[in-house]
Amino acid sequence: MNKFQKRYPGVSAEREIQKFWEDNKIYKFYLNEKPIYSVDTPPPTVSGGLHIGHIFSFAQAEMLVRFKRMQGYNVYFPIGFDDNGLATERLAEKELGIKPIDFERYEFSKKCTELSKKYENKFKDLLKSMGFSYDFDLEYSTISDEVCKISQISFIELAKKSKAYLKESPVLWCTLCNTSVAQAELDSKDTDSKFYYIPFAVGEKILEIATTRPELLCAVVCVFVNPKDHRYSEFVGKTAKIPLYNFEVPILSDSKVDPEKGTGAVMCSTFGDTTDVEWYNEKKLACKSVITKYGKIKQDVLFIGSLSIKNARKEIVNLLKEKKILLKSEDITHTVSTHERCGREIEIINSNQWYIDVLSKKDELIRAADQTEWHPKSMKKRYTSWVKNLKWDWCISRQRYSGIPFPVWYCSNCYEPHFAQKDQLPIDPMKTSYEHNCEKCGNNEFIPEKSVMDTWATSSLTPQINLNKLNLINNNSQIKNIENIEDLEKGEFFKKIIPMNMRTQAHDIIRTWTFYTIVKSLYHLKKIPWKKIMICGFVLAKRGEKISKSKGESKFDPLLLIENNTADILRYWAAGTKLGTDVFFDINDMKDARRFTTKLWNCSKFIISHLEDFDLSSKPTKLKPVDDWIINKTNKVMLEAGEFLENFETGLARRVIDDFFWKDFCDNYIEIVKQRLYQPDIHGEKERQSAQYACYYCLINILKMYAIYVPHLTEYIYLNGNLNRFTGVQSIHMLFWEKNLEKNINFNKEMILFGEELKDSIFKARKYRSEHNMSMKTTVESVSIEHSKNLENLFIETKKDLIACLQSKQIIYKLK
RNA sequence: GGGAGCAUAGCUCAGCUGGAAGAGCACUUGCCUUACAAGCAAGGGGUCACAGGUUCAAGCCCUGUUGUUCCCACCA
Repeated sequence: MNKFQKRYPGVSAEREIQKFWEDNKIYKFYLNEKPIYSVDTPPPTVSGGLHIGHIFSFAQAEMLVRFKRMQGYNVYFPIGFDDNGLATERLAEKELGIKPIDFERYEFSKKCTELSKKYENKFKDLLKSMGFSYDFDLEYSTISDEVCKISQISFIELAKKSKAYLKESPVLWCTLCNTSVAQAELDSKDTDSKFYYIPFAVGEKILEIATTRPELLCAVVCVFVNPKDHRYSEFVGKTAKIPLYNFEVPILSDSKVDPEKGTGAVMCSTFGDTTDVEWYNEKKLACKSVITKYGKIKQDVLFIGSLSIKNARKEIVNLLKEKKILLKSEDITHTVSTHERCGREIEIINSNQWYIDVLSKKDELIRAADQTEWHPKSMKKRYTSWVKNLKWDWCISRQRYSGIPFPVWYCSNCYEPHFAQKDQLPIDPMKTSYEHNCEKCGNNEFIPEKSVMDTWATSSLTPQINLNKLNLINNNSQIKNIENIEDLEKGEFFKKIIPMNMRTQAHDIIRTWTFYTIVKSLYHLKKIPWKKIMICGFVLAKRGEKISKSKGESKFDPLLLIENNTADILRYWAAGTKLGTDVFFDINDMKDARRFTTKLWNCSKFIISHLEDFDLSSKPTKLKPVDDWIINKTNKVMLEAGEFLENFETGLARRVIDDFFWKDFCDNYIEIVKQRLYQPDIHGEKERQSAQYACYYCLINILKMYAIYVPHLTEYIYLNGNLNRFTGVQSIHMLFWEKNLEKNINFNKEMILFGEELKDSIFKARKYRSEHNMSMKTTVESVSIEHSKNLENLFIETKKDLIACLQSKQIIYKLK
């Protein structure tokens, strides 16, 4: 046995332990072992570093995985990396100093992929430094060929079922990133703006309208008033003349107009906001596109051609002022939608995009939420209210570079889309040309689709990606060349891992990852792909501020935090809250965790030093009552903690364990049996062995319980203390909480009661000492102890222990 | 504006289906008791946001109010 150092070596011990796990493949997933517990984990976006928020939510999930593993499950716990999309492009632009415009798409994309590999290795190192027990052999990357293939198959299938469709229509657009975006990628920010009051001539009369976007006067297609607004009823059906531009537009009525807002008369342009889009669709209005995808006014527009939107607004306001048309302007603050990646205000422009139908399936998508168990329950509401409020189908095409290509070409004559053959996948239509004639017009020239897919269109397939991975690892040739998503279901693993036992993630990606996965899964599998979903909270730096969005905050750098504290301390801290609640990061909170690790180290050191001459065969048939009590209490705590863990409550479980470990075991039990362990000459050898057995039993189970929280420390103790000589098992992490899944541990209620009374009497004796400023060492003449009648025998048998623990010459028992 | 969560000791929080207010930190006092002074023992701190209601009994259930955080909407 190695000697236990005075202090736990911390970071160096963690590295040593991590190597031990890796060398011995402690967390390997075995294809053919039963029963499987499968976990759908979030592939982090490769856009720089992982932050403490990832660590926090990943750690909570990982603890539960460890719990399941220690219940005897063969846990499927993969890690993936989401290494395509805008985030990755930004990283490449920043780090490599390149611009996508200077490259062919696939060349730029290749550079992104190369760079993301470098970061993935960093990520992996960090995840390993945290002691996360992924089976790294199951790793996937969303840009890899195998995943690309699945994503393209999914797309083609949905397109053929008309669930995915191509449409020219208004779309949310980022003029900085030059791409369409989906509703889920919107942020909002409060902006100072102005309401401009402008007169529209209607015959001899004037209709006043108020607008924040006077630059869109040239794009006005009609004016709306509320049908119940009598001020304006005479105007309905007439036409209004647009100032400056002098063209006429019809005046219509619609109940969406709020008579209280502005003047109660609205100009509808294409497109100033989402209401314009709704009117455009409902009333079949004309479309006057004036904004380009680069955020400029089109060249041929009078007065403001080629100007940026902001400058165009200034120019129009100046013109209105010059010509004394502007009636007044009013300062207001309003909320505008922005692109979450860059903060630029979102425009709506008309363009050709691929969508996945979600709006027509709202009810089904909402009902689907009932097919899985939400932890915590309230998170389900977030999902359903998101679905309820959706206004746009899911736009999945992005006019970007790094991403999965659409396997589509368009006929250069009639623009009919033609899909790749399934055996061609994965394919990039910009590198491979379409070899057939147009089915519609016979033409043989084709234009490849240049857009790439929204990265969520791929990461929403993680259940299928995982299933595919397993099929490939299992080398099943029958399903190696999948042609449909259904083909994945033919493999033996479909029934084994789908629906997956749980999905884990933080709550910030409910509207994206959760939602999109459910969409895809309903279309492909016709059901939700997980039995349970566990949704963690987020780490916040200050009120309302997510750490992920604050750049360069080195105090939140997980690597430094590990270096300065140890991974176990971070992990222990991460298990400090109720599931789903956000925490503010405070470095002082590490102190608690550090205290704990020291305590566990010292306690184990003490116990193990008393087990040197112990082996399980020397366990006496009858244990002393105190030993019996602590064993029963250990069992009780394991049951209670296990129940919390079944509900994904790592924090509440830890609290129960902490309380037991610190109070019952260390402060009471060890103090009681100390002398029995040290001095068999006073207490007897059998009595010492009884204590040794209880100490062993509790220690091993305490280590087991804490193994999910502080896996390095517990393993280090286990190995250094040679505890495997009792268990015959290589690693603490290969032990089970219970002998097997069916056999529940149990505890004796009477022994628990005995323990409570015993603790109470010790407390009273200690209080006496404290009140009289007596040292614990000072021997007293006698201590009188009250106990219940039915516990009499247990107390009598415990007399020697109490004499030792309370430093009293004699103990006098009294009935309560 | 709609929805959800939270409101308990100075601070951070726990209190499961209602049955004599809890933990850690901080504070006070005492103790170098052969695992641990990064420790141990003991102690002082609370109208459980507010107002009603149900009940023999409410921190917990119901109604309302206030404050706070988050999600969503709000671009005329």
